[in-house]
Amino acid sequence: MTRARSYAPAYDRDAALDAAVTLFWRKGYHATSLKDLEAALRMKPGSIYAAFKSKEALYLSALERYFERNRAGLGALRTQSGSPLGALADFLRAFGAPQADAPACRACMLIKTLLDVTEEDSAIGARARDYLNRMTEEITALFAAAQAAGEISAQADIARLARRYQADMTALRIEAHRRGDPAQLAMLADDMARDVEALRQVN
Amino acid sequence: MTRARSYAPAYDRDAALDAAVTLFWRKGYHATSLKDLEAALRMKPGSIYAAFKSKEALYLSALERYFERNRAGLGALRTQSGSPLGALADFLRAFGAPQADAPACRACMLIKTLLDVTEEDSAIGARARDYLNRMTEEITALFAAAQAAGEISAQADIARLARRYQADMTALRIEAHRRGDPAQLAMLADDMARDVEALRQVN
DNA sequence: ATGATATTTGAGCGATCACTCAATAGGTAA
DNA sequence: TTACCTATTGAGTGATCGCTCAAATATCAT
Repeated sequence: MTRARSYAPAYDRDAALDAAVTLFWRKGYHATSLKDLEAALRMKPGSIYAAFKSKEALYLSALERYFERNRAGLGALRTQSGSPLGALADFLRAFGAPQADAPACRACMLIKTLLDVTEEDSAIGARARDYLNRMTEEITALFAAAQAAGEISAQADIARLARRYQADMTALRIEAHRRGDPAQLAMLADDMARDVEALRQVN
Repeated sequence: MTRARSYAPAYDRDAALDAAVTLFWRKGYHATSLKDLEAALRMKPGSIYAAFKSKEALYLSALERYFERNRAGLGALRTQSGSPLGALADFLRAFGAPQADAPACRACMLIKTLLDVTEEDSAIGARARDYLNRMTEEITALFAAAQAAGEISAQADIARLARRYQADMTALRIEAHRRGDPAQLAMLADDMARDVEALRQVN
């Protein structure tokens, strides 16, 4: 009789993957070396390959974790707020506020991946595109909720609004990465948020 | 008596730099190897280093060329059109239209650089930020022209409008890089262009 | 304890990295 | 032509790349 997993790995796969997300997010795929990963995950090369198979596979796992985390964050907007439209606007403003985290991690990792990847890393590029599409769907669902709540017109093209919203978010996070005047960043976020709120129809 | 440049280099420095722009734009700094550059510039490593000093210096030269080209393109909008505001709107729509060039070269190279670069390549990152700031100024000048022409309110905050415009352009070009439905891209560009045109004040 | 099995280690693999320099080729001036 | 100067070459530098695997170590059942 065979038995599954009687010997648990010593490393903390979850923590290691989190460390990989942080490192890859900050440095990007090509600029991150195995040496960097060994230090960040505190694992020797053999262990890394036993646990994650390859650098590319590890990146894909990290990207998946990043995506799931972001999707959950966006999904939370739908439940925690009575006003989906207000939640969308607030979400934008949050990215315009100064944050403590590393500045290199302000831009969306999916976008960074999309721009960093070449034809040779087509698997990574395809996955990033897929995740971005799923983010678009998530945002569309939020606009649909706003529509169902009567906040925006029943005739509104929610998919179109979602694409515009996602574009705004993309640009805003890149601006945050650019690190100019924080006040100007907040103003930009506010401009975008106001555009969202302007969709609210009078009852 | 000394004499400058009696022996002209055989290679075409201008053409080589153009090739470097194309290659770096497409693949990014870290993913581009000297081997790639040798093939693209059709120069041996020794010649590359004699002409451009180092890979980093070559990248900076390529980035400068890219920036000057884009700045000139934006500057041309100011002269060739009677309506600066209309030119800005059309410029957005142009990036939403399907183009023949390589899809990896749709996103702005300055933005790709900003996101690709790490702390170790701080010189490149600083230069990219500088060029982006100068692009902001260029766009601000266009809104100032629109204001001078009476197209937009004299009370409008042109710097703020410029930052929003630049954010839209950034996101639009990344969307073009993402390569979804061309029709949806055109719609996004149109949404952004309409926002610009909506600034037009009635006389 | 002991043996069996799973996990971790890290030296080291071939390949490729950015880069150098002595040698060669090619043009100019006398 | 000859002497001189510069541009070009490309094999080769040490370092680092992603990655492997035999050996050492840790954890189980008995």
